[in-house]
Amino acid sequence: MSDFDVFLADCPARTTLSLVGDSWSVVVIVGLGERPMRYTDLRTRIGGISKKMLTQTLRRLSANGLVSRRASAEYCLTPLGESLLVPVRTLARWAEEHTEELLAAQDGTG
Amino acid sequence: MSDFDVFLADCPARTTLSLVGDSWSVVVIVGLGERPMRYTDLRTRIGGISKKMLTQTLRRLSANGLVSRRASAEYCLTPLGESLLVPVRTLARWAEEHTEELLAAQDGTG
DNA sequence: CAGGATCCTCGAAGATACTG
DNA sequence: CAGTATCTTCGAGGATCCTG
Repeated sequence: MSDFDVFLADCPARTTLSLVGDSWSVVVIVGLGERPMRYTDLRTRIGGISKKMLTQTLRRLSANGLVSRRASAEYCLTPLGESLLVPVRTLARWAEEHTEELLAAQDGTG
Repeated sequence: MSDFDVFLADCPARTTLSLVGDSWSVVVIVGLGERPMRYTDLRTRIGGISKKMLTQTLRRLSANGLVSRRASAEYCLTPLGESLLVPVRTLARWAEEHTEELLAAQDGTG
């Protein structure tokens, strides 16, 4: 038994992860990790996200205490949200560093 | 400009992330991170994944050089896959540590 | 045992139009 | 500007049956 049973079968962590697993959640969190932003700024900054999806994602993140809304519809990360930024950035860095390897694997052994 | 533009708009990293963003990919990687496993073992270990999804996920991960298949359908992580294990475990740990906070936020401010 | 093929459902997500 | 509401499409993914 490893200590990563946390991920397998029916466990709260897997449920929790489904929150972040959402692609849009990740970009929103990274976006707001850069700086607090207003709705439209965020939407422009992210690019390719519909109003519906942005609203929806922000609501879900708010409902889970990761994002909070300030005056004039400016959104920012909560302390909890900022703590999430750490692992998410780790993942981002990995993606950045290994994109070429993935591409190489794709046309090679893929 | 932060260095996390990597995540925003149309960038390779976001594409790369979509590979891992998949919920099943994460659990498969964590599962194989524990130890190499055969198809059925892995399926039992994960729990709640259909044969279709497991096959599909394993193929995609293989096609991207994250997983390799050995004799008798035993699957294991490649070095690239193992490198991904690092950020994924960071995320797993976060999920583990903050599940209660998320739940608290849900029935409180949610 | 380890899949492949097929059918079907259900929800994610875009498009569009409207509102305070 | 910052959403809300509705309609619709599209594909992820489960169920089931078949195969080497």
